[in-house]
Amino acid sequence: MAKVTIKEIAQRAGVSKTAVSFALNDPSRLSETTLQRILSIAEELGYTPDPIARSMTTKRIGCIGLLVPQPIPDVIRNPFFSEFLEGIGEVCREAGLSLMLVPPLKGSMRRAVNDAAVDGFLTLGLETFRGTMMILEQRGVPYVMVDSDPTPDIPCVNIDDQGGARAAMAHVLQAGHRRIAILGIRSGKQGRYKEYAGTLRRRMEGYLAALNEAGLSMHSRDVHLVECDAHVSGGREGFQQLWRLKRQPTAIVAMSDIIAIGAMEAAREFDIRVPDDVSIVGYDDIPAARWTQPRLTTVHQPIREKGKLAAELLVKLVGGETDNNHYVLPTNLVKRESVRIWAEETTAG
Amino acid sequence: MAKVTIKEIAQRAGVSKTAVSFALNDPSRLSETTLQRILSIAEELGYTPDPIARSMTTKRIGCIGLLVPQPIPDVIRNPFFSEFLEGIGEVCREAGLSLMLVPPLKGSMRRAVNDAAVDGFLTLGLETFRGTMMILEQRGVPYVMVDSDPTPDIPCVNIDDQGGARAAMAHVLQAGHRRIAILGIRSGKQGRYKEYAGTLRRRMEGYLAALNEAGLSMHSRDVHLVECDAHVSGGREGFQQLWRLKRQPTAIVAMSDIIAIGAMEAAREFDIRVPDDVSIVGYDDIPAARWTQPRLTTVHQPIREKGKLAAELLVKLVGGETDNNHYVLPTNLVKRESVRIWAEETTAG
DNA sequence: TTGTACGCGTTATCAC
DNA sequence: GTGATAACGCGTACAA
Repeated sequence: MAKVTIKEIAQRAGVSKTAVSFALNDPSRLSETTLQRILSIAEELGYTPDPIARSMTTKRIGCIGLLVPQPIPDVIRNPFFSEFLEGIGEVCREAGLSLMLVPPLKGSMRRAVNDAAVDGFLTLGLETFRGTMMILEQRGVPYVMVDSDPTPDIPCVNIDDQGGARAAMAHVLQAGHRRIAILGIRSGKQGRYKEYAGTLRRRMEGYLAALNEAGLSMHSRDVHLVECDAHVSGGREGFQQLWRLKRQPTAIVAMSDIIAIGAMEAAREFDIRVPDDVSIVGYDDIPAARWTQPRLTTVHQPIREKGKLAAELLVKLVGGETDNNHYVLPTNLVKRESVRIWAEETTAG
Repeated sequence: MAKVTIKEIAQRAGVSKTAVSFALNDPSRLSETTLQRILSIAEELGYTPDPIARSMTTKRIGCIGLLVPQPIPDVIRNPFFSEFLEGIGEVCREAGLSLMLVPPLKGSMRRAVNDAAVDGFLTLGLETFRGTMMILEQRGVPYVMVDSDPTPDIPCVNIDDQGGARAAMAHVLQAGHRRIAILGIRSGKQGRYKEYAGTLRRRMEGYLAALNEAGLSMHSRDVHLVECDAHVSGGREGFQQLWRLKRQPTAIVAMSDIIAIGAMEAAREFDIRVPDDVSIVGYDDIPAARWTQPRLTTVHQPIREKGKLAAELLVKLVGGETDNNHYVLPTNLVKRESVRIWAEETTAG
């Protein structure tokens, strides 16, 4: 248990620390006899180099960090996150890297960024990204931002949030629904959607664009926005809140599949049938969207590819290459069975 | 971008590195004037201490590692893993730690363990745990083993795998089923279940015990074992393989919910109804087991609590405490609607 | 072929 | 009270 160091081996072998280091990392630089003597002593003592001390000089720690805006339990509860990790994991496997989940430490993003022993950061869905960007710049390691507001000279990976949201809302409107509830993702803005940033802002813009085309807006009598935590319970609570309304919605448009699934669970408990009594649309197209009954109509985004692309980008940056491109991956509506078609409107265009 | 070091600040302030370090970590040891001079220079230069260099002396890096036996994409595809992470994450939040996912690096567990800059390891479901244990011992950091074979003097967290498996199998047998297929988790043993270790061995023992009570065994004509990868596709493939049998099973007992869900997906595509045409039982009781149609009968295990307990244990060990206890958490069968009751046998006892 | 010195932040130890 | 010196651990450019 008492750590064996390179120094101890050097002393026992009667050589310098350098010789021991060469024996382990660049054996050709030593004579055969010296090499063998050092190696056998290292073996005998069960020597393991300290990874931290090693990376002092190599400037590489073999790990990338994923900076998340909330504590780990909160983000992992959304299956979206798992699939995103899967994409990152593919790159890690190929590049021989580990992955660190870096949540705010005691609420502080600065401490999180400064303390993480990683070669670079991926950021996911940072809302207050300005401050965090400055911290990352100070830290001096490369980083790639995912699901934030695109920023010049910073590599970013995003999806067409707005187009997907617009398609989702247009779909329920075309199906004849006019009493619409949006189950948003909790933002800290208490529903003041005009202050939204990043993914939330773009999705909201998409919803609004489709509503406007149908002559509706957020001020319409039967259009509501309720913010939910992005997990099953959040969706349940959101649904319960909606069902306390005097005029209940006929269609629920959720900003996240997991929220939609929570809403479906709550509906089942209330004996409210989907889609007969209420229609539901999600966002993300996580695998579980195909497991529900009925299967969930939702906006597909290439989650895994997004993670993979971002991680590949970061690995390049860590390797010294430069790539400040902004990537925007496509989204598309996947029509399944959770939306009831009341009336097929004539489609303009 | 050119990293600012403590040395540079010391030079500009005309003091030693020690003074700078004190200014940042133990301000009371400096005079007010010196303190302010150093602090303002550090601020001006945007100094950020290198976390690696810092942990050289502190011997703490603020991160625990989760050692997994497969590449990240393979483990994250099982929602079981997410829930386990959730439990660990709770401890990380409270203790202010990050979490590193440490897969085998280029296939080598040794490199993975030796290169990871963490204060301690959690291991999950290691099959060949002997070799890995030796590597961990050499590495000299504390570790806690989850879902392995209990080993004296090593802190271990497990569940009652055998009891749960036995209950699952007994349930389908009591329901009258006699043509049974087990969808196991791929082991590298090609179905040679007698060579199983850890979780796999214990679950298999549970299945066998229940089979034996019903006068069946793995040699019975209509009892089959098929190994699957632990994700949806694995379950699908397992089901397809079973349905090529001349005498198809009436009940499928899966070692993992995600495999059971994959089997249900494949059944739906074949227009085979669950539970009318085939019954399915899972293991784990992941949240998605309640989303399927029909909802999945399965063995509940306290996944999140398991992760939390293991992480708490590790945090204690990292903090210098000693606890070599072995913990075994309970399992219980959750009867939902995926098993068809053919004939209610008289229950003995 | 092998040794010396340096980099990085913290802290035990020592000097005034 | 105030602050400097040296050591920790490894890899590597450079010197010998």
